[in-house]
Amino acid sequence: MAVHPIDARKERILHAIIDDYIQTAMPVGSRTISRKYETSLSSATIRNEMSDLEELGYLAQPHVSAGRVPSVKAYRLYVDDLLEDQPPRPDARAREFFSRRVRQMEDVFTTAAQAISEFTRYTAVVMMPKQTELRVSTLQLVPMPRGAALLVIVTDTGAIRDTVIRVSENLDGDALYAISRTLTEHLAGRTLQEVQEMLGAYSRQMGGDAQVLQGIADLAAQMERQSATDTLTVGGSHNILNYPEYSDVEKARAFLSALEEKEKLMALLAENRRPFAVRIGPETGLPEMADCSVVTASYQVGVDHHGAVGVIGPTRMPYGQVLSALSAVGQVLTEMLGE
Amino acid sequence: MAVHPIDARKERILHAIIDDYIQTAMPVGSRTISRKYETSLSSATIRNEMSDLEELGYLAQPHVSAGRVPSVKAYRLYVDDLLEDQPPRPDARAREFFSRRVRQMEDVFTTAAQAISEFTRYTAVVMMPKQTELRVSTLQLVPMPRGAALLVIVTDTGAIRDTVIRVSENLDGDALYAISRTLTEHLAGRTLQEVQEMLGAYSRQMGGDAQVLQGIADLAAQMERQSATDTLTVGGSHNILNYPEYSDVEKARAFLSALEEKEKLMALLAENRRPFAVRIGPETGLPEMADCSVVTASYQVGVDHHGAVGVIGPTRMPYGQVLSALSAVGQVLTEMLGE
DNA sequence: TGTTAGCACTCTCACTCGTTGAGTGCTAAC
DNA sequence: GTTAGCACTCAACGAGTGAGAGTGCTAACA
Repeated sequence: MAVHPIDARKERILHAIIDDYIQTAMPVGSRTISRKYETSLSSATIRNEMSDLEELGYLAQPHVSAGRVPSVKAYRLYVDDLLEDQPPRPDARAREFFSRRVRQMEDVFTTAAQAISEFTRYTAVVMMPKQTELRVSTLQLVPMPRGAALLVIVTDTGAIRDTVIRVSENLDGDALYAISRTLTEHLAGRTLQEVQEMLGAYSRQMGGDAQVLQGIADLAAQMERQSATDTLTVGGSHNILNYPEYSDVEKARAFLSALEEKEKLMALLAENRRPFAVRIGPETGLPEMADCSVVTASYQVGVDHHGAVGVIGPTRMPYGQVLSALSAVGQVLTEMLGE
Repeated sequence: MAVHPIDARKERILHAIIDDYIQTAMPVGSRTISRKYETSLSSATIRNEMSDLEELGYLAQPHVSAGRVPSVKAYRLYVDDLLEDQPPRPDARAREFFSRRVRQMEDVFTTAAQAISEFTRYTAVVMMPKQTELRVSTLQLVPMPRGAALLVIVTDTGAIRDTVIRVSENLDGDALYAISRTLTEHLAGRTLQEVQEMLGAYSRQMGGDAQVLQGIADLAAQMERQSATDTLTVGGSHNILNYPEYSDVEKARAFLSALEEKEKLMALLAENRRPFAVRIGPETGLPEMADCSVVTASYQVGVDHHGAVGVIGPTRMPYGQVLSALSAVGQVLTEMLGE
């Protein structure tokens, strides 16, 4: 019997199996379904359907006398269903979470990672998109005690970076401001790249002393390095210990080590511009993540930049909840970074 | 036979047992000692000595036919020996570690935590001492695109904090600087506390607009909160998974949860002003840490402030190495924060 | 034709029970 | 004081066993 189509009842049963497995992490038996979900059908009937579903590749048996476990294909179906009617509801809780403590650009991302990992109880990742062609908007020296000054660079996108440099002790606030003005005049509108080049060439003309100029060059270089690559923040990494899939320490360690390899993770988050993406087990492409799922949502920054927030956890995962948590946090991020 | 004194040979043997146990995490048998450490003595002799040491409370047997395991008392002896001749050698590696990436105050501490956890392969904690009576040194508004400004507060100790606030769009750099000057004039030398109070009272006189003043008040309040309490940075928390003591996931999770309770940890680090301290198992006073040791070193900040760096791991720990790593990082911290 | 009851079968899990090996304590001899 | 030898103990390992969960298949029923 060539059972190609999967009818409504099969789908209901499959759904029930997945739901139960997500809850319990144990292979699901026909009896369980007949009792808890499809009370009008006997276990024998369910068995027949399960057998079909297995043949179709939606279920697998760890061993012959165990219940069934959903396959990647089953999760795929389940998730695709879910993605169709994903309500983009903004969440007050997410917004409230941020209101507490966000000081600087970087804080936004760590806070986001914390929020997601707290809401979902999984490991959260937040990607901050790279920004090319950052242009200097303002450059200012703020006096500090004992012959130091804080050099602040603000870019047109509102990114801020600062560093402490040494300056001659007899420069007071006004003098530093005068220097700041000159510097801003010369350098505003330039890319970080250009700033570095110019500092080599014209250093004398601008009247700054060598230490200041060196400080600017260093900071510009650093900013460029940091902004030219995507950066990744991970939160709640040891949440996995909560899940029986990782009750083996070796596995947990492997997982945690994999998290350290930010480049690979980044690739996972970056390759996606759709609002939501779910990569299940082998679909991640990373052997270390073979029994994990990676759920990501992208958020917008400005007009054409996309970042991503995501959750990494066992394939058995309440995808619906995770998706809405990600969506909520993503929206807050877009709002916060939009300004 | 009242065997009260512990002679040189007993001490050598005890040392050997501890060393071996630190390496292997397995109960040490008499044969092992006789072969690897005291080759001139037979296992039977060692057995006799071990039996004495057990009676003296230095050794314990998990069960009758297992080898011996050092007791807390043994570690205590071992560590006290170690502490006597601790060479305070500064370590080039530690300094080099910092040279890479330290931008701001906070970075110093996370870097320190990373350095320690990388050197020792244990969980590292770094305490940053609270600073009371911070006084404002400079207060400056740096123009940003689109009606925003970066408010920077610098204190007399060189702590820097900033926040983005909204300002009227028609204030240019010079106008902002003028405001900054006035503000600095009024507020320099005041404590953060006073700044908050003054902003309530005199707000009109200073000619700033309400948003600016509110921003300052908020930031001052935040700075005060942050600096008035000790803060703790934890690094390498999942290093414990490397040790067989924590091959049980439940234990590992308990440990990681305990790390979240920063107040309790802080108490451990704070109560010590001596250059080094080792608290072994129950000595920590925390039931969650009953089979951990906490090794701490204090470092100096300025004239009279003390911070602490520390390592938390299983009682079986290469104390010597840990102490010198801590000492090295502590010294670098003192240097860096001394400026 | 779809559903169900019944039954034989399979496989894991938990438990028991020898066996093995590491390690001790004690005694007697050197 | 040191050592060899021996009896003893106990955890760890493996094999064997029974219970329980779950399946597939067949036959009967609506």
